[in-house]
Amino acid sequence: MQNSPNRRQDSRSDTPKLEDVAARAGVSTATVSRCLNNPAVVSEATRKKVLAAVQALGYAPNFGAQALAGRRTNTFGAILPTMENAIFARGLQAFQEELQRQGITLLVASSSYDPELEEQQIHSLVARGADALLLIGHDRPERCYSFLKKRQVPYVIAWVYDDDKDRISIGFDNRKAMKALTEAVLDHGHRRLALITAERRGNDRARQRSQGVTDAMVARGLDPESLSVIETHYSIAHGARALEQLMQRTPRPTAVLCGNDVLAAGALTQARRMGLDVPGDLSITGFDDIEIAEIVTPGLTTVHVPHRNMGKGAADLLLAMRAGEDPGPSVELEAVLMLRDSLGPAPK
Amino acid sequence: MQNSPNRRQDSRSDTPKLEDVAARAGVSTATVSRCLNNPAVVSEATRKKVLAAVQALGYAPNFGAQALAGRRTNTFGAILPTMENAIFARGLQAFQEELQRQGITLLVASSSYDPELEEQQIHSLVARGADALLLIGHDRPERCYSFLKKRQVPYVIAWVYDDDKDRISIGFDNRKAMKALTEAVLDHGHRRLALITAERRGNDRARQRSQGVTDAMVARGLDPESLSVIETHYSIAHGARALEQLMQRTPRPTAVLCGNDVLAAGALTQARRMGLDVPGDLSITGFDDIEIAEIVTPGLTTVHVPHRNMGKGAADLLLAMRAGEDPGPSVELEAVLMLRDSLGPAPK
DNA sequence: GGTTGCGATGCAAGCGCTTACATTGGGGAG
DNA sequence: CTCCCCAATGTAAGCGCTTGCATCGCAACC
Repeated sequence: MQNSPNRRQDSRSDTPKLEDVAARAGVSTATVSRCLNNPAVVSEATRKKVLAAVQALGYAPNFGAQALAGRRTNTFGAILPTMENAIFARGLQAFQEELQRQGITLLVASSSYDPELEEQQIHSLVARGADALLLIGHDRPERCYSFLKKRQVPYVIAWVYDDDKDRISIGFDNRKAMKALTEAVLDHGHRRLALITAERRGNDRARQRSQGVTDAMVARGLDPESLSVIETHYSIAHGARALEQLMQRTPRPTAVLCGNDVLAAGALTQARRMGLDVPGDLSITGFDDIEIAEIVTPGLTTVHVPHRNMGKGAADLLLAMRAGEDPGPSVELEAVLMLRDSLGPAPK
Repeated sequence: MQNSPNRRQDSRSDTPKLEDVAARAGVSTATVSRCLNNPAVVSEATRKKVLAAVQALGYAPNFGAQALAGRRTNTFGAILPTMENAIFARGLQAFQEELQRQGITLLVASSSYDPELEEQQIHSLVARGADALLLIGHDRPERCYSFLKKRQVPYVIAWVYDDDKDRISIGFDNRKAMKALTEAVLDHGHRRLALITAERRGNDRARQRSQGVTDAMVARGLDPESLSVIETHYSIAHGARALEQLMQRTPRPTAVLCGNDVLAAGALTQARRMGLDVPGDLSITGFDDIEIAEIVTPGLTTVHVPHRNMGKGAADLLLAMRAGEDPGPSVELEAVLMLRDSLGPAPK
């Protein structure tokens, strides 16, 4: 119906280009480009002229052109299982801050704990030119790794630590940490334990935490078969429902270990709703030590995870890899026990 | 030390290009391009050949090249004040889902409620080629709007509704909603009210909600000066601290209105900590109706905000604008009162 | 049988940048 | 005073895709 169709259209858009800057500064486009990307090789005087012109024109490089010509986007990608709760928020924030410091933009995608979706996101981020990728955990089809290798996109696996894999990872030992927490629970005299875990399929962190629990039980001579387990989604509501179910089983557990703080918060709420005293009647523990763990009543005994260090460390590794440097071996960080009031002695 | 330097390097990278697909399918690159972007104009037979070649080669278009040649990135941007809590999460999710359906990728940035940072993010997203932008609230320097206009980047303002602005917005009337909530509180017999609000500078939603409270008071013949106000950051911890301070003032309020659910959750926790009975001794209300509002004990009386409809609606508006169509006028959605147990009759 | 019209395709010109390579001009060494 | 070297700059060839325009057949029509 109208004259011309869509798009930022008509004549030359108002956006200045490198050429305009060059003309105004009386130099070639090459010099302007260098001045912006590698100032060291340009003389002081020229640099000043150019920067003035950039200012005056309000020039900003065209992303597409830059990506095309430079074969690099200065964009890193991160694929998280979820953004619905704060589990990955702090780590991601630190990752982001470090990248920003290096002039790199972060592209975030969330896979909703769905392996297929995650694979799709990997492709999508690579297609959008991500120079490097942050991935959570090892569990994904081998073809994802070969794809990244073929495309020569560096990546790092975070939130876990494994030196036995040939992929480089940065994180902590989920199994060991959960074992330590479980031992603390056992030290309080608890013998009837329960575990509320996230779905373990496709989630190596959940699996390892779960194994940590049985490790501790075995180490103390308890039958791991006696562990009452519920596998559910990560959410407050699911945590609550899980606790409700657990408390209907016989024998009733005296301590409920949760795969993360969100589940624990739900369990705690539900316990209160059921008139149970925590930790008098029942002890509850979490994992992650996110903000909510301090806020709830009683304070949640949990495992403090090195969120920020993982984020920053992952950024550093990826930057090194992109630069073609040797990133060194995988990095193990400490996860430390946070003892708060939700864990108490086993009831008589 | 090594041979060649960095980058996805050496010889031709393994990534197939349009040309390769064209060669394999025995057609020109133009045809392949059309086949991918505008299948309708290509014959059935050719399309099949081309798609087969695409499959076989695992071809994916190069983002930079596409952006450069097409002058469009199929990327929309969203700048939120925060991602630390769930306030915007549901709306963003809906926005994202709708865009994905249209083959558009979402770029998210968070401004931490900092106007300067927000301005920077606007520039950054535009520089990265965002075809359109989702912004929260009206409060920002005029130059942001003129910049977007000059660059011809369509945008929509969400989480608020104003038909008096010439910018198009989609949301609800914050002032009216808060007025209604306050009236409900007054209906319960409360006369000594307090308000915990987010910083109102640069945050029109907070300002309007605050005005809604005084509107209601004035309408009922109360002196708005009697409203006890604390302005603080959005966080559970700050909400708790604010309540603590409020309860030290004289006269003590019998009802505390919070600018959002996060503050309210903090206030609720603190009240419990101080041994106050909610709603027996004190009523507390929130705003937003995020998940936490249902979970806390007692359930939080709050205002349910049309998160998902705002997100989806914003996506539709932006898509229309990008296509050069008339998006129509601003959209007003309903925000409805959610009465739960945290609001009770005023103590005698 | 010669036109005409139109759907399907090919041709080739960019899109705005980066960078290998060529060029230039001084300063220092001989 | 030359010559050489190197720092500073310019030249121009793409990067991989989209799209306006030209071309080509072929069916329908006179």
